[in-house]
Amino acid sequence: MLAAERIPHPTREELELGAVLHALSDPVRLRIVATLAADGTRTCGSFGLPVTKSTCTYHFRVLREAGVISQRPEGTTRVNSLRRDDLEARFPGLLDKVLDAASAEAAA
Amino acid sequence: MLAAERIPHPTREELELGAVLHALSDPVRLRIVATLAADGTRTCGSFGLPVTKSTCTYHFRVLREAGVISQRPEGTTRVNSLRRDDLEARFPGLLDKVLDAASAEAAA
DNA sequence: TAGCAAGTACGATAAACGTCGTATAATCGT
DNA sequence: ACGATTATACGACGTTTATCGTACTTGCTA
Repeated sequence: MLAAERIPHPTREELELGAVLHALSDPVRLRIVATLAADGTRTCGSFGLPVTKSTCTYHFRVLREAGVISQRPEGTTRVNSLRRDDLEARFPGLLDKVLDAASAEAAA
Repeated sequence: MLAAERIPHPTREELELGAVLHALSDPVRLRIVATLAADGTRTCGSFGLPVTKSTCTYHFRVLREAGVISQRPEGTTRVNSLRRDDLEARFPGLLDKVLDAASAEAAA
C-alpha cells in the first residue's frame, strides 16, 4: 500500500501569502524553517523541538500545506525540505529576508 | 483630558518577528499596510475596509502593538503611518518584500 | 516474525483570534 | 450648548490555533 506516497502539497501557483506568513509566524515553525535553510534536508525527528511528536506532526503539516516545505516519505521517516524555488518564484526575496530577520533577532 | 495622547507603541528594539509576521498574515491588515505604504498617512476610517468600525479598531491595534504602524491622535481621528524606518532597522528588507509579494499575488 | 522506531490520526482542551453590536468618549462646527 | 463625526471599550460569539495523550500504521531489522 503506497498510500503515503500521496502527501498533498499545494502547487507553486497555489501558494498564498497569508498562509505563508502565518506559517512563519510561529516560533517552532520558524525554527524548523531556519534549520532546514541551513542544513538541507532533515527528518521530522531530527530537530530537537521542545514539543511532543504529535505537535511536530501538526507543525510540519501547517508548513507543508502553506507550501513552505515539502515532505517525501522514506522508509518509516519523512524527509523534509524547503521549497526555496517555488517560494522564490512566487514571492521573490521574501524567504531570505524572513530568514535574515530571524537570525538578526536571534543575535539581539 | 489628554489621556489619548499616550497610545502605547513598542520601541524599535522591542519589535518581534513573530508578531510582525502574524500581524501581516491577515488579509484585512495586509491591505491596511499596503494602502499605507502607497499613500503615506491615513485616518482609520479612510480605508474602505469590509468590516465594522470595532473590527477596524481591533486590526489597527494589532498592527500598532506589533510595531508595524504608529498612531497619532489628531482631533477626533487617528492618523496612521507605517513604521518603515524602525522595521527597516530591525528587519532589513522584510517589509518591502512582503509588500512586493502582496502586489504580486494581487496581480495573479 | 516479532519488535522497535518514526510518524500519523484522532479526540480533548485551553487560549487566542476575528467578528459583531452597543455603549461611551473626545473633538470639531454651528 | 448641541449634534455630528471619529474612534475606543467592553462583552459576546463562534472559529481557529497550539498543545497534548493515546492508539494506530508502516517499514526496517534482528
